Amino acid sequence: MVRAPFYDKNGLKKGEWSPEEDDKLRSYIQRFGHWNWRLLPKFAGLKRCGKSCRLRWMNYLRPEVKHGNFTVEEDVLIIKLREQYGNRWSTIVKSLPGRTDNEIKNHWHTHLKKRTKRNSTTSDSDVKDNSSCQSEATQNSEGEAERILIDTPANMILESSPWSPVTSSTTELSSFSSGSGRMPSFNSIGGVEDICLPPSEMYEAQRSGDFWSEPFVADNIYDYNQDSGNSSSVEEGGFHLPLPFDDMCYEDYAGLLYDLMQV
DNA sequence: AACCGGGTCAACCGCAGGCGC
DNA sequence: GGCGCCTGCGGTTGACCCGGT
Repeated sequence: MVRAPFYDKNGLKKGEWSPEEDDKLRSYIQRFGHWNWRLLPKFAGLKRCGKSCRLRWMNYLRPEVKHGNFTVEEDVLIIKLREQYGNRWSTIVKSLPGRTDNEIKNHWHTHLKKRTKRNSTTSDSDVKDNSSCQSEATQNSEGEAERILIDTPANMILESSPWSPVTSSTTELSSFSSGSGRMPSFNSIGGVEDICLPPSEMYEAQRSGDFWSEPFVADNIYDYNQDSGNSSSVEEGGFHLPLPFDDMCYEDYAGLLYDLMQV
């Protein structure tokens, strides 16, 4: 699904990233940070342009990046925020920690755009039958998002929703990777590589529900490193669904979600 | 089984803004 | 103010996937 790897006229590699390249980039950034994207590939031993490295890191390798299906409340947020901000994905992504602008953009164009279009012409007939669990959850989530969307003012989602990522450490998230030169240097003392979950484990954690009950691990690690232990607790003002999403019947989940939005 | 076309998503490209000189 | 460099953003591309015929 990705461009096949090739070398351009300058000898720079383009296209799909290999696992070895990922390892190189990840370990370099975890060790030294991204102080200069243009020079980074040279020092990291990569035959890539800085732009490509940055994109790979931002959209895929960052420990806090979530991979996997969008949840109903994420869909709702995206739709509402897009109504509010238009195609300013970088603004929208601030309310969805762990997601990337690219991911949200793709999700919008492939799923939500046509949904909202259809929503304007048809009723909510496509969300009638949500009786089965899990496998249908992702299929129906967009329809459910639509239904919730209709009934819920944007400010309720943005400000009152207890699971809204807005309540979490959004700003710290962005500070982890933004701002060249301000990246903390990760050395062997409390080095991130000792604690930080690789993306595959993050994904597993997410699948098993741990991701949601212990969100933003890397984020807090960063806080810890930076603030000498004054890590901001994600529990404060936080909210945990009683069950991991994966274990819930979609109807139950959607019902719970809907109820919560009425609060 | 083979073909086709729409869907998906990682990666690319061009541009704009910020910043330092 | 002008220039160049760097970063980040948003639109687009292209290869693979998958269901339909």
